[in-house]
Amino acid sequence: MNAGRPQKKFERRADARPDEVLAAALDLFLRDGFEATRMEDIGKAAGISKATVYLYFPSKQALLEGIVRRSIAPIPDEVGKAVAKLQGSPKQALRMALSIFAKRLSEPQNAAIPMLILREAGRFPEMAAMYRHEVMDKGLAMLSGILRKGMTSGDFRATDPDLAVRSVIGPVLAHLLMARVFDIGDGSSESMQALFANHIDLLLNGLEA
Amino acid sequence: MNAGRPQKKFERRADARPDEVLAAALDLFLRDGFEATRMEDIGKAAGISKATVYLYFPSKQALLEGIVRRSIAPIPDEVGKAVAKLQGSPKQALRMALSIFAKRLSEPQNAAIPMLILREAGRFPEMAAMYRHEVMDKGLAMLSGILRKGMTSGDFRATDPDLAVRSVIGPVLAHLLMARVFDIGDGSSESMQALFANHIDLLLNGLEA
Amino acid sequence: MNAGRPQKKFERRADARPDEVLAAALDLFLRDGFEATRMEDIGKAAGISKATVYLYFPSKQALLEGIVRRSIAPIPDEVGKAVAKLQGSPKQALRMALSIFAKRLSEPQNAAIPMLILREAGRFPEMAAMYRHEVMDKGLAMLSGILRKGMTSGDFRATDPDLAVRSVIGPVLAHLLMARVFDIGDGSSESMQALFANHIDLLLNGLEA
Amino acid sequence: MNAGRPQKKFERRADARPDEVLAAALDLFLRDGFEATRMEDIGKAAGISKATVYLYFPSKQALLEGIVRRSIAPIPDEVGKAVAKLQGSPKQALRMALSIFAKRLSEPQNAAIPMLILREAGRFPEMAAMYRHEVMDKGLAMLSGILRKGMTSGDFRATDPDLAVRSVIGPVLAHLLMARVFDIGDGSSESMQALFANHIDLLLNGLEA
DNA sequence: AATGAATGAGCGTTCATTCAT
DNA sequence: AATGAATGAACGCTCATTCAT
Repeated sequence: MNAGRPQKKFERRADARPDEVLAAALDLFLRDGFEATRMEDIGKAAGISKATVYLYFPSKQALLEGIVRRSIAPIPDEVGKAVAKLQGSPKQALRMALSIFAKRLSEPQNAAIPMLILREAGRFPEMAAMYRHEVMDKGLAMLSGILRKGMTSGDFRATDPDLAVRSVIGPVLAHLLMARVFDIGDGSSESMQALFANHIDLLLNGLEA
Repeated sequence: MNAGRPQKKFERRADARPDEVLAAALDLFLRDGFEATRMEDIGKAAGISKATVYLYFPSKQALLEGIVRRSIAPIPDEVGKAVAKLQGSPKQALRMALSIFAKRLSEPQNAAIPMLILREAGRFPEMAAMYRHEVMDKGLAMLSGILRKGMTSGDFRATDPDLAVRSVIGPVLAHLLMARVFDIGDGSSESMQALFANHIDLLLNGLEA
Repeated sequence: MNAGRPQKKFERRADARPDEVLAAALDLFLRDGFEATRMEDIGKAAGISKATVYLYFPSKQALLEGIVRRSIAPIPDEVGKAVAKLQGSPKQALRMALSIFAKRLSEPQNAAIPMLILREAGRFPEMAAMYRHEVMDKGLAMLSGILRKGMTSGDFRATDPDLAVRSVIGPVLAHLLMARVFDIGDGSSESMQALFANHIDLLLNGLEA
Repeated sequence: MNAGRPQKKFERRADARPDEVLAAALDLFLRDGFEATRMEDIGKAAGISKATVYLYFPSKQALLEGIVRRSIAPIPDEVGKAVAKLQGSPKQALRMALSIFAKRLSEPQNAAIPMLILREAGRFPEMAAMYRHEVMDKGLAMLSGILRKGMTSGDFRATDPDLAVRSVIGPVLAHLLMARVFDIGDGSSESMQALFANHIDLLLNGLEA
């Protein structure tokens, strides 16, 4: 029976499974936290049974690692491209880099992994280290590179570039966390635009009259 | 060994207990996360039994609330009073407020708590709300008040003060997160001092040459 | 010994399990009381683990409800049908109804449940209400219906039928309680038969010579 | 200081304590059951601390035993007096004995101990045995004695007197349990009067027309 | 005599993980 | 490949009981 080509419509290919499972797990980890997410729910969200999850991932921790690993893979390329694109004056470069950073983080699906890392870093230090190595270090190096170049060229005042990056990304971070964690202000893209404009103005020109 | 230390089964030290318990709880919450910390371990770390913890705190959540209320909640008031006593220019007020915040947050014990809240806010909304109410709202109001006053007085340029506060606290936040989550730079008090000096200079005078 | 019985760690017998669990739970509830019975012991008595019990029943209370619903609740209906089928005189109907009740309640398993309810009713009012609704109300309505019909037809003397039902069921109840609680007489089926014969004779003909 | 005779007004004499504790315990055992009653609550209800309860009773079980023992002590005398009083015809004697039984049990404080025994007999068999020996056996002997005498004298028809006692006390029992456990009818003294009248009429004259 | 403080032993329930099919 | 069934190990919390004063 059922000898002919089976209708693929309702059949999921095994190849796509791991990704679907990871996506489901990410969703739930973010909503409920790692501890509070049950394997059963992950399975259900992925349309399979709890036991089947174990066919693809040997443990709950492996799911978390898989999520981070998968999300990290494309990052180096992305950062490389971003750097390549930044060819204008240091000021323009800074503006553009910050804009990409802000836009990227204001989209929930992109903010998801960093939020997760933030939450679970204490319990999974290797994971945090991996993320730091592949994402943070590269991104920070790019930003401090821009700053350094600007200082050399005389566009920027001389300061410690490694400290100054905190002044570059900090306000964006603060905006996001205030919105997402404490519900202060809103996390909308418009709101982020306004923050961005205000921030870059202050960053470049200072607060003092 | 252990000759001179009599092993009393019951030791009555009711007065000192609550603080010891909170300290132990904070330690463990930070290391393992709130969910993963067991009441038994908290007791053990405080030198008492699990049941004794319940003599002083009615639930695990109450421990977290106690930690926040005792260590962090007083800070905004403290800063407010210091600023009021100063009676200086808005610039001096801003510098002082930020300086106290930075100093307080560079004490590992205090820095740890916002990290904890950040991590657990998603799963304990009431606690996030409490923190927002007791800490964020007060602190932000004070800072934006200083900014507003400075703008009125002409000391500061005119910007949206509610957005500008993100530029005030953001770099400190970034410094903290980078150090604590990703081990980038160190979270020491000296490091925070350096960040503070750099940040306030940029904040007031801007990056542009 | 134990040579022929392979000790499987996992044994799948999902179909038979719920009944076995209920039987085990009833046993233990009766011996130790509801509160004092631990889920672990119920599992052990049913040959499964404590966690497996929760596969079939969501809580300890659910076990008790399951016991009542499965064993006792059907009895009034059963009696009602038997009486309806009989189509005899009120006297015959009364005799039959009481006979079925007595027979059912002389089965130790069934006798045990009302005892249990009696014990735990105070602490689980919903369960007492359920029992009242599903068992008492139906049974009493049926009996008083028979009495009423008999009075109308002239077979029985005129009395308050709602009070008279106490005279119908009371002696059976007393017999049960005396046997089960105080070990006075025995709770055997024969003993119940004798009580039944004696009771129905007195009930119909009175004690007076 | 306080050298003169201390004001006794607010001082409880140690002699009265055990009784007060037992009374408090009985109250709570009845309301909540033995298991669910906490030693702390017993203490509080008796106006002392939990630890002080242990000065008078070595364990929770001892409280239960104390309650039963204390309530049993006066019973033999009481039964003796009741028997002495019953001097009329067997019918009169039966009516009087049953009336005493019904009146006594319809007062909550008198029904309390039997209710408690009913509930906890399974877990404290010696207690049940003691109660049976001191109360049930004596009371039942008295009733069956009356029945026997009546049969000998020709006032009553010949039946098994040990079974007939169930027909004597059963309806009263049923009335009480229905009211107290299942809230069917009310447990008032008037209601019991009505039941008593109905019952004794049926018992003597039978249901049949 | 009285009690505040302390604890050991549980208990109901949950869940990541593993079997057996 | 997939899953229903099963379980061991926890965990938060409670409480009868015991110390130390």
